Amino acid sequence: MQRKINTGATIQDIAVKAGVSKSTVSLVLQQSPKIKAQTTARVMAAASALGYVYNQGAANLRQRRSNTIGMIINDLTNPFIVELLVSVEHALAKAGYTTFMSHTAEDLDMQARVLQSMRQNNVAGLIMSPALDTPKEIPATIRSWGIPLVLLMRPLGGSGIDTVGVDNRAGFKVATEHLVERGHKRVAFAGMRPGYTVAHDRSSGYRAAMAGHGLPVDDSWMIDVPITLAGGREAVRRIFAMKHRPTAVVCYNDLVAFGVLHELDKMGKRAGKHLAVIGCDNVAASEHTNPPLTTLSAGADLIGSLASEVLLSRLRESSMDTPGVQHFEPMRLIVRESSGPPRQRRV
Amino acid sequence: MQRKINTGATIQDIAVKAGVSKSTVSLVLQQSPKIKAQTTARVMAAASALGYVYNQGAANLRQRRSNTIGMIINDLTNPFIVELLVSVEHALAKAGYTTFMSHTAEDLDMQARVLQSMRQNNVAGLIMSPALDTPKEIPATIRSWGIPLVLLMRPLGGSGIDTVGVDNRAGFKVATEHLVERGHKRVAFAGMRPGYTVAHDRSSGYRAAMAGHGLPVDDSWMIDVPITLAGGREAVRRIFAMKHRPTAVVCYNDLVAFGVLHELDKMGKRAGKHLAVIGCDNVAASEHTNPPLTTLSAGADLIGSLASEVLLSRLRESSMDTPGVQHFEPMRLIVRESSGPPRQRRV
DNA sequence: CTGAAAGCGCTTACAG
DNA sequence: CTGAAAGCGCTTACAG
Repeated sequence: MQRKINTGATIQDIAVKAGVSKSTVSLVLQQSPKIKAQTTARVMAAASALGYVYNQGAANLRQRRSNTIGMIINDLTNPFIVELLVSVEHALAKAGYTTFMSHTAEDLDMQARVLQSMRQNNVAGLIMSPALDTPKEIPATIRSWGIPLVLLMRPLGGSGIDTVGVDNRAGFKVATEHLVERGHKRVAFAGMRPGYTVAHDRSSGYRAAMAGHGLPVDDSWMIDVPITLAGGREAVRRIFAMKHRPTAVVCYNDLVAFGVLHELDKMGKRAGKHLAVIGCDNVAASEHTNPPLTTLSAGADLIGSLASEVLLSRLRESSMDTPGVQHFEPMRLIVRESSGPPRQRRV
Repeated sequence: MQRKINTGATIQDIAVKAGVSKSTVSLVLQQSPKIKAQTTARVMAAASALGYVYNQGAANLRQRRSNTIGMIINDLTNPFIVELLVSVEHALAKAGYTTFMSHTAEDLDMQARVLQSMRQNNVAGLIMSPALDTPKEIPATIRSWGIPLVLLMRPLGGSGIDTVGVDNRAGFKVATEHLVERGHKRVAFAGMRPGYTVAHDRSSGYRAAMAGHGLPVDDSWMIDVPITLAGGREAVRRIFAMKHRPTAVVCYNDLVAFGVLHELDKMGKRAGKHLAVIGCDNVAASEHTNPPLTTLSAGADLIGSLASEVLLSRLRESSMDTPGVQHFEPMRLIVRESSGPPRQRRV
């Protein structure tokens, strides 16, 4: 932070060059209709002759507003989150906002620092996919700062906070039912994360589907592994260590499912044949795995633009008193090769 | 941009509450040793009682400097670039900078808009992985704005511009030699992008290795497909349509290699057995493909922190006259299963 | 239709 | 060790 920036021309310089006041220059820059066309032309000419560049920071200070939005992200190693980021950044840019992006890597201290920094840098609003174990009070605290906040993917306690995510329970119910309809009776769930809302919703959708078809769920089928590729691999090892083992597995997300596919392959087995596999998120790569992955999708593009829209309309309001919107987009099942029927008389 | 922000306390409020001047408050906030400990304590107490939050934007305006750095990214669908982003953001945050991130999706108009916006928002510096076909003058233009720039991964003409990337030619030479040493004599190259520096360097490393072992390169082996998963799949179809076909393929990057793996699988064939495959970038997923991918790695973490370091030291300088640094990190080959020897007497 | 003046929230010489 | 004053580059009532 040593070097001086912005040693260029200011509206004052334009003013003298064009022979007007800086008020006039400012109005021209704002495309005010109050200014005579001829004056406008003269000012614009002076501006471009001087290589003028608008100082957004100065304008923000004076106007007491901001054109930047903070996006706080818990895990960029998850391609789905990256797709979300791309979508949000795109939608906000279209609305004239610049996006500050910060990555917390699920670290609460980091998240606290990042929030602090965003606040000091005057973000107009915040879209946040919170780190695990984020205290429930955080959203309210952020609101108390006067900064509109949209929670992404992970609801956090209070229904008063704008939240955009997916309908996990319904989605996982559909996914599980798909397997049951294909003839699977022993279906496992890989990648629990006990105590977390999303994990709870996903697993309860799975349980509801099983119960709805009168199928029991053995405790050992709720496979509590990390939500990573490695976790998926571990899940497969556990499944194949069981005596009377499941013929299908619903995975917490595509990342876990990718791990499952990999470990199956390593064992010389194949998803959709030796074990039916379903993921969640429909990340771009899920179409290109071996075999292609059956998965749940709400569309990262859609979720990202919904979240942006909610935030943008919040920014257009003058008060923050309108009730929070809670939008949970339904997911649909994309059926690919990995979710084949159980092998006949072989398991 | 309607709502007012920052309606909170200012240093002026602190000043009256603590019974000092705002100069003193400012000095306290800067932890100046000039201020008596007792005064400091009183000011800090007043600040926290008022819930004061520092306005970085106002400070930046006055100091004519900035604590934000722009990162411009060409393609977030490439996991390697995401790893780079994470690394850069981390390194800059540690140095007290906030990162503006923008995605161009290889679109030149978008890139121009983004550059404009970053400039108006007073970024202190820029790290840019330029979009394809970025005009060679762009880096010089950015420098003329007084904004230090580090080019990432893609050199762009002038050697005067700080650039951090990898040694593509040497890397691809090593990769190709690895295949030759394993007994492959007919090696293809998948994912040309004629006319681009990186593609040229990579393919020329490949050619150098082949020539070095007295092996001819058939024109049809330079397979010009898009640098995507789909491109990789197409490359496999072309290879298997050849009469006397290659037994190995060096891919432009991991993305292309993933497509190759997928198409092989679809054809009931396997990388490392029916076709040896090598990628480049060593993205996290390359360890988890079926089979695991042999690939070139310079380490995204390392590249990202190098680029950040170059920029940070540029920011510490007062002039921009020191010569540009050109750092091309060597890559090492990570040997995994996909690069097995050719099948005996079977091809 | 245009200008003079005040002010956004800070920092920084300069006095004392 | 602390304060009064000027100013960063803008915008915005208010006059005229």
